[in-house]
Amino acid sequence: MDLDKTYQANLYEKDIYNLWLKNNAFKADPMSNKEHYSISMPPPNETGTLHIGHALFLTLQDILIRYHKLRGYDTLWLPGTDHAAIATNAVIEKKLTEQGINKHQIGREKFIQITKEFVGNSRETIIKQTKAMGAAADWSRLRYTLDEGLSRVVSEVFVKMYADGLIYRGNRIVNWDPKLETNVSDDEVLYQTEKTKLYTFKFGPFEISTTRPETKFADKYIVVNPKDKRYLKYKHLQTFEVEWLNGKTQATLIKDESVDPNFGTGAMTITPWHSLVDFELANKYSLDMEQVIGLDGKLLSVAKEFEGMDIIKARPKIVQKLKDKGLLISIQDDYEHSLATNSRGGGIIEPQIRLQWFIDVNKKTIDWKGQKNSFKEILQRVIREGDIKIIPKRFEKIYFNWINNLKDWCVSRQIWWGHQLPVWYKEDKIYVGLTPPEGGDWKRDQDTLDTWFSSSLWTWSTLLDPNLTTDCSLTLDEIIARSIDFKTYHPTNVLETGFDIIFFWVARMILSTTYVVKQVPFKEVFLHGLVKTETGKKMSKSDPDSIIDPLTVIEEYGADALRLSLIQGLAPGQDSKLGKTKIITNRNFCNKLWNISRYIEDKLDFNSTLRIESAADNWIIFKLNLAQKNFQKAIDKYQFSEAYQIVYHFLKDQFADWYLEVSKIEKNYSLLSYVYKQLLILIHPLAPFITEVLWQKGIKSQSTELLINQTYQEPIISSPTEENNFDIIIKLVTEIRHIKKELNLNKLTIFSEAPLILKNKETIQKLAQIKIQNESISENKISLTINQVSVDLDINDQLVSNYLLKLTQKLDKQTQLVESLNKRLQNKSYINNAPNHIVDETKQHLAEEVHNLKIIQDDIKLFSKS
RNA sequence: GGGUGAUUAGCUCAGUUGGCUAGAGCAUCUCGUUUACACCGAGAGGGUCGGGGGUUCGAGUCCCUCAUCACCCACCA
Repeated sequence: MDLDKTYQANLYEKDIYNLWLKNNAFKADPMSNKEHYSISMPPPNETGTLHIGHALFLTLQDILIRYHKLRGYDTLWLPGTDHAAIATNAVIEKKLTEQGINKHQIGREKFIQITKEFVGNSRETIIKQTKAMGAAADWSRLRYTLDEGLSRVVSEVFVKMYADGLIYRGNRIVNWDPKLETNVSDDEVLYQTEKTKLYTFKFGPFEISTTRPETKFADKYIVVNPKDKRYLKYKHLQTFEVEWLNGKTQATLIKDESVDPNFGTGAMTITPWHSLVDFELANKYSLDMEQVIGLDGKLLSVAKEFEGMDIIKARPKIVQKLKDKGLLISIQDDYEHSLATNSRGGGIIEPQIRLQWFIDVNKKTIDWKGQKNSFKEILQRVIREGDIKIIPKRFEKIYFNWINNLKDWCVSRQIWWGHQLPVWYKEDKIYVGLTPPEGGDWKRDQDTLDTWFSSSLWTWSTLLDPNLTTDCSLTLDEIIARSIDFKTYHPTNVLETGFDIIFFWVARMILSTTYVVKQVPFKEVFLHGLVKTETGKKMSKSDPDSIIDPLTVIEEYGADALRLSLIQGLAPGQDSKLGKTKIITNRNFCNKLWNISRYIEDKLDFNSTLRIESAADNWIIFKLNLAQKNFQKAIDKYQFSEAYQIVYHFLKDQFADWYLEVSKIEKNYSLLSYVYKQLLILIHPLAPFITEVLWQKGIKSQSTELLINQTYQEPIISSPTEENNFDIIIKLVTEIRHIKKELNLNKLTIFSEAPLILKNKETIQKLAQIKIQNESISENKISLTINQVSVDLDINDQLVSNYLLKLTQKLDKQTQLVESLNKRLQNKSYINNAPNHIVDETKQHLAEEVHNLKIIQDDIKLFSKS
């Protein structure tokens, strides 16, 4: 096959991926008799480019898919992209703004057209990049959240929820983003601490503090704690005449426990229209609510001369007015508070009361395992009852905590990009359905759905047959019942994703899926952490140097090196670090495999009968079986890092360092070829490209199959005695190398009559770089015994004293060890309490160490004499 | 305010029912060009497992407590 001296990944990876595609290697087969294994790929935003987070989830899921293929499963890894409503909308609006265009100037239709064009180009990019990672995804089943079929399902579910009374329309306070002109869910709000001014004003007989004077125009309720002694003289609902921003006004006192008497003066005024807490308080006492700030972030007519002014600009002027009126008491400068922002590229959140659509999470009307439950209850039950297992387990606690605080989910958004609500209005009538009722002028709701509403259907809506979902004569239940992929692959086996979207996505998928299809969406959830820089910093767009671009790494070092680096040291749910040194180490690992192949290439032999002859043969077969077994155990438990370590040590420490070296003496090429072949299969899930390259170049000539389509074979049995013999040889050779190094010897002769040594004479001579004779030739000798096999090392006079010193040091250590073991065995509580096998092990261990001690003592005696 | 995680060799981390003298990789030091590999091989040094206390025959592992760092949730007049 004639390989280059080093592995150049970029010369091969594209061709290998195309080879897999050409052979339909990723394609799932629901008709297969094999067991089925499926994963839904978390759909990346189609506007994005591949970042290191994608690279991580692609690697982990690809390992699981390829591993299960090797285990003999029919696998489905279903890929897709997400329309990412708000995020995409924000990107387009930003682009328009750069061109000096406001979206209202071009209108909804044109806006959507522009978005579609942009998204169309962008989608190709992310798919191409996904392929560069080696993803064994079934591209024939590629889905997109705005596909016709998926969109229909989204509407169907909305209609169904409405019919079941689980979706309602109501006036509630929502998180309004004036920049993107939409409301967003609680989970999308990001709080950032900032320092601001805290103003204290006189309000009738009270002093009240605020960070937002601009919201205060309509304030006419003062709230205090009923236990607050300062205000005992006033009664609940007592009214006061108050001089305020717009002159004299009537204010009412409310006494409520929710006020903290220790904060400031213990008195505050409320602004129900623009604060969640105030809104709830106002609801409790049926208080008036008045809007002060418009949806555009500008003051309304209640602000009189400030009407139309931007709130931030108006603030100092309003403070000045209050000061002029003699109402300003103090200003505290560095008051710390949290500022709510829209995490999806939007602006500063302004709470507003709006008529919106909500999903009721508390209504107990949903059938689940024969009981009527609320969404909240089902979300809790599936975890508690073990239908879904979250790995690592500690996230279950976080999940439950989130559910306990869950409020009704606001699903309507005012952006244009997304699934429009299937809601129609005519005069004061509302109709919810896929198409408007016959007759009359029904107008469709202009709002779109929260992007997570469609994502929450992902595991099953993507498995519905597109030919059925676009057939209007079928009901949703009929489509579900007739879709073969759905029957075969749902529930999916595992959801692998980042812990940061456990609420957005994981919980909501459980919510929608249990409700519509009466199944859990997945049986297990594996959560990974964040990939951070080498120094443990978050990679962020604002600091371009901190970002590791997976595509650059792939180009320079190969996708395999990147994949290995991402799983090395990875622990479930834990952040991991990635840097250049790690990537280079793993590139070197690939190169090691490459060079093993270079050595083996002209020795490959799959025609001769497989024979296990030497001690080394038995040993390598034993180690191979062990590595395979432990590798499978590790992957089954999602211990990716552990799995890599097993492969790493088998390849380097066992196969390359020992077996390959031995094979230069004892030529058993059929077994060498067998082990090499199994080695490629073993490594393949972790490093698919290089292993397939080598398979194609080396092993393909003997078979027509692709490596990706192999399955694990039954292990070959090896002899434990022979395997143990090679362990003795390893220990012996290592010890001789050590002594040679310690004594600075270039040449060394040893003599031994042990059959094991004589039988493996050539091998040991080569490995330890020594000469072996079977007759004693010298007076000065170091005796070495490993598991009852003894050899004598011939050394000259000058080295004796040198070695004696080393021996004395060794004696100290050995004596201590024997003493501590003795002490333990003399401890009666230990003998009585410890399990028998532990005590027996200790006894055996002691016997060995005593024997070793005696050898050292004998040596010292011998050298001291001479 | 509530919660979670981390703390083991210079660095990055394993150590999964408590049990052999606590392990890797990288880095460091020494030596080395032999049927693939210097993106290599051989050998070595380096740890009172964050501090304190407890349970136990036995603790890196379990419990309590403190400290530092990171993150999440809630509140914020």
